[in-house]
Order: sequence, then C-alpha cells, then structure tokens
Amino acid sequence: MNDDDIFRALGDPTRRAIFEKLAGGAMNASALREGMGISQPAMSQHLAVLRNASLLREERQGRFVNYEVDPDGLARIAGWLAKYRAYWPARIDALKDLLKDMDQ
Amino acid sequence: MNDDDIFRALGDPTRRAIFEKLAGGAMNASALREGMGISQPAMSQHLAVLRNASLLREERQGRFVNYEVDPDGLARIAGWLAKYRAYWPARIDALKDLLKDMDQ
DNA sequence: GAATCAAATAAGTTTTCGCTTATCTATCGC
DNA sequence: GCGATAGATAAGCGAAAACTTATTTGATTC
Repeated sequence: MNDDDIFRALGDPTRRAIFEKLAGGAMNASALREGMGISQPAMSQHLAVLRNASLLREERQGRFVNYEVDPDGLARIAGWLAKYRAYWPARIDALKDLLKDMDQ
Repeated sequence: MNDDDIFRALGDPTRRAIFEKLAGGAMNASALREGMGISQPAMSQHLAVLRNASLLREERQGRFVNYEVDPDGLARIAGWLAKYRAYWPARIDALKDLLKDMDQ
C-alpha cells in the first residue's frame, strides 16, 4: 500500500463510485453491482484494486464477501493532503466542517 | 475541473513528484525538469494535465512560464475527503497537526 | 530581421488499463 | 456427492495514457 496505489485506484470513476457506495454501508460484491452496469469479473477486479490500495477491506461471510471502507487508505490521503496545508485557502467549508467534527 | 481530472492527474507518480517539487516553491518548467529524467515535451504534457486539474497555475514571465501550486485542486481533494470523515480513525497524527494549524 | 532559447503542440509508438469471455475455487443446500 | 451460487482468476482485446522525435509558437537579444 502506498500513495501510488491509492491515487491510481481513485483515478478511475467507476472505482470512485464503488467506494462512494460502500461509504454508505458495507455490502457484498453482487449487491454493489446492482445499478452500475458492470460485469461480475470487472467488479471483482475493481474491488481487488481498491483493496490493494487499503481503501477497502473484505470479510468473507459464508458464500458472500462483504466489503467495507478501510480507514487506512483515507488516512493516507489525509496525510498526503496535510503536507500541503500551507496552500489551502483559509475558508473552505469542508474544512470547517471537519474542524467542527474533530473538535468535540 | 472535476474529481476525475484531479485523481487521474495524481494517479501518475511522475506528476505527483512534479507537484511535490512545486509545493516547495514556484518554478519554471526547465528548472522542474532538473533531477527527474524526463524529456521537455513529457514535462510540458504533465504540466498541462496538472494545470487542467486545477492543481497548478501558470504565470508567464517573459520567455519562461512559472508554475505554482493552485489551492483549488487541493481544496477539492479536501472536500472529497470530508465526505468520508465518518470513517477516519480518531487519532491520526496528520489530522492532529492539521487541527492545530487551523485552530489558531 | 536573424539567431536563440523556453515551452507547447503534432504525430507516431509502446505500455498500461479496463473490459470481455471462459474457467476455476469456495461454500451452500439437497 | 451433486448442482447451484458468489466470487476470483486467466487470457486476450481494444482504448487510453505516457513516452518519443520533430516541428511550431512566443519572447529575447543582437
């Protein structure tokens, strides 16, 4: 797992959509596939890329494999971003939200 | 400019290296090229991709073109990341640093 | 204007990526 | 064990991406 894997994984719009969907709650691969017009192997391959980037974790449950967001990958992005905080404009709503959230 | 352009731009290790270098201070394309074994057109193409993703800004100065980090792209990543803050582990040094920085 | 230098663009080639179909592995219920 | 289902893996193909060399554009200096 490194920055390269992470950014490359997120560079694909389909994978970002998958990640976004999983952020709403854990799900198995078949459930994930619903809605997005994607073949089973394609989904499996995307999941492997995301998992390999520490953006997802898998947990086998019988015949199904449940996927969920892995905070490690996100933390890594946050770390990368933190290196450039000198450049962030002072007033970004997202950051203010973040501050509020972390402050309590 | 959208998330797609941004993540795709950062998906390439050479471009991340260019960005990292510029984060240390504005620089023209030739200066950037020093150290990294990259041809002039390749650099120019990479810069175009980064600029197109709002990660860099250019400013022509006579015969040279000075490049610098554009906060817009970074803000966009921060925004993307903020959507998933529910998943961030509470104790990440990078985030604590960030908090300290923003708090004053 | 001519020569020079920084950078962008054009065109072509090679490598990488995302997809497909086909097959394999693992777990279930009978 | 057998058939069915969830998911992973293999192999191959077409499109996109990153590079190359060659050329062009723009600004400088003489």
